[in-house]
Amino acid sequence: MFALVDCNNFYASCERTFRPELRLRPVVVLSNNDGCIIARSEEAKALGIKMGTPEFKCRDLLKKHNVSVFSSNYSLYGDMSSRVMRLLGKLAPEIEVYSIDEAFLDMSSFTRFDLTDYARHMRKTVRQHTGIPVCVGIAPTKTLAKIANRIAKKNQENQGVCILKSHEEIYSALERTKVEDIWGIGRQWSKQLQAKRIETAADLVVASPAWVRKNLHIVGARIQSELQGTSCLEMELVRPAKQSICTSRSFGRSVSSLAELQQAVATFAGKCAVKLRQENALASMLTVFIAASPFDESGNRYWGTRTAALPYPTQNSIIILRAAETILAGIFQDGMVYKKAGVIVSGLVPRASCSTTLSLFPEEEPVANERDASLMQVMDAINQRYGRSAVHLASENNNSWKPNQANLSPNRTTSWNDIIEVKV
DNA sequence: TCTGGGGTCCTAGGACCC
DNA sequence: TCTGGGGTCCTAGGACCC
Repeated sequence: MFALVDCNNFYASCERTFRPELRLRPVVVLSNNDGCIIARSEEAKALGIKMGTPEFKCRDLLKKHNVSVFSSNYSLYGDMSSRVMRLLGKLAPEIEVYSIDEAFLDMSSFTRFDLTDYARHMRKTVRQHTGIPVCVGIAPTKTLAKIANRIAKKNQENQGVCILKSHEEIYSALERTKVEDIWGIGRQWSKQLQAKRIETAADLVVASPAWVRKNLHIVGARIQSELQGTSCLEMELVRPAKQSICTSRSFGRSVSSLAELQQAVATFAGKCAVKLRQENALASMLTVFIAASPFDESGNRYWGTRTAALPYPTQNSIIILRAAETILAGIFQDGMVYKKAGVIVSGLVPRASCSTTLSLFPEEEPVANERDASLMQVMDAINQRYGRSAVHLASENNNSWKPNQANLSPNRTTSWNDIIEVKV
């Protein structure tokens, strides 16, 4: 048996934890740049505010109902997440942290327990220690556990818990689940399935396996098996090494000059290098992209992207920033209005392996590389202690292109300065 | 005026090898 | 004009997840 524990309205719940007066009040959290609504409390959902709606389109509604609006605060959510996960890790022998707000637990050894009681105990524990409400779904496969969790969330009478064990329980859950609500079935596949009159999970279970294999490929075939009760997806106990790392942002305002884009791209490249070092990986390729607004009606849309090989696999900020600047110069077009840029490092190899391919042109590998590595270490250590970008390369700059964050909450769990309230 | 960010996996097709 | 069988690697594009 697998349990899926999922935090309710996670970002909104994080914000509410430190603002208890907002309990039972409508709360929404916006995406980066204060663009779209990406989390809603139950009360906000009840007002008809849809997931992903641009904030400017429902501003009146938000105001009318006095909804509390927050900019997203990923330091806070990341820290709250690790607290929840640490607790869950103690409540079951094995845990797979699946996303920032959900985890699978291995429940196979709980044969002597009343699963409903135990699930309630987990909910209570997490709530008590972190303030975050969660729901628990338990079933014989991960896909069914997802369905169980969904039922636990949707129906008040379940009190946040749903166990699917018997054939009857499972079948009735499948009948109540539309194909588009199955984990792994997105919009395109839903359309395809509905065209074949496969409308519920129960329909998919009895659909022709050959048809499923042909049209939904191996991934769809696995989903079908999982719904039938045959587990195909194992617990992943260690997070697999990353294959790519991306840092991208929409700009707070339009940017046209190369100089400003350079600052933004250098900053994103610097963040990628920091993430690389945290991941203990070296990058062998670098991609830079710059984009106009996709909503630009003037026909002036532009999407420039280019990937280049780095001289040798590296996690050195200096080399990565330099390479990013060169790529940017190659895709920059004068006279465009840019709204977004990003940097991706890929072709990652573990730093420890040391079997990195040497450059064909060894003069590109100066002795300075070793020295730079210690420099990076020192920079990371200083920033760890004195706050992000306490020291940074001169080309990194955080000004003109910065995203909007009008309603950012304090970092009450990760920053001393934000805990101490100074009254003037 | 204003529309997120960060990932993975799979397949098909092309290029190459012996 | 006809032209085998068995592979690998890479990339682009499309699907999905949170």
